[in-house]
Amino acid sequence: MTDGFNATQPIYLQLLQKVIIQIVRGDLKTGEKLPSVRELGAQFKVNPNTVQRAYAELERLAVVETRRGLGTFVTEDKACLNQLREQLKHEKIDTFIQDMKEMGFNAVEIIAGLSEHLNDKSN
Amino acid sequence: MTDGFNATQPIYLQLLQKVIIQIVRGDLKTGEKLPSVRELGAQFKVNPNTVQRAYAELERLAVVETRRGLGTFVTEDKACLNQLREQLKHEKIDTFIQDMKEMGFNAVEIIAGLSEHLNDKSN
DNA sequence: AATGGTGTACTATTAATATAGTACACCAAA
DNA sequence: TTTGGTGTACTATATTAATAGTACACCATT
Repeated sequence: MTDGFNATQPIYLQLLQKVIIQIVRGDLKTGEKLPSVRELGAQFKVNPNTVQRAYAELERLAVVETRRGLGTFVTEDKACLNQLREQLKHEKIDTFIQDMKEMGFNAVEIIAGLSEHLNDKSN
Repeated sequence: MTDGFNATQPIYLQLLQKVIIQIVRGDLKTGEKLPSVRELGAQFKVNPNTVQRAYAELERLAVVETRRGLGTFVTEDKACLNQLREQLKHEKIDTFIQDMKEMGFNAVEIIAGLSEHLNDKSN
């Protein structure tokens, strides 16, 4: 709609993924405070309600904890975050392989094509 | 909604992808007739209008041709289909690598994790 | 005690998707 | 020529996402 969002998926889900990526990368560390719903809403030119919906979902996933009147914080549970990172990695790889095989590519083609792309880019 | 569809993306787009996969796999061959909008609608328990929207988009992509009163057919242009297959492969690989790196995984981790998953499954 | 920033809840409106239903144009085959 | 299957177009309705606006509860700081 406004900025860097895919029109075919709810914004709150894309917002949720952006935050999760930041956590998995380590850009948002354990216990660190997230931007307020109003602040993040302003940053992405999106309604605060939409941000809140993403935050609520993040809390449901136990990735963040909210303290009324204080803000929303990344969970202190490092094991949970490590598990999240591993889980996301496996899911991503799994769906990738599944999709590729569904399109008729075999393991050799996948590895070959992947090596090409990895060589093209910077590590 | 009904059967095997993701609720976070329009059905007509998911339908479009299903057809494209069938074409790329070779299950739907050059010049072959697609199911009618009514037939496919019944098969997926979806409104014919939704199917038609997917078919219209497929025609815009030049992968199918529609002949009024006859039906919708896979394009005769084999070069176009080969190009489509290659394009989809590269796009899929590219977004996969991009996503993985965005989450903080490097080339080594990607290859390693991928090899594990490929060994788990049947080739 | 007062203030300001925070999460949260609620109503109302708009836009897009999916659906239902109907109708028409086109073409091959009987 | 008629029939049946096809794509296509149109109206109308229900649902969901996003937005706008308002209000309240909570808590650290002053």
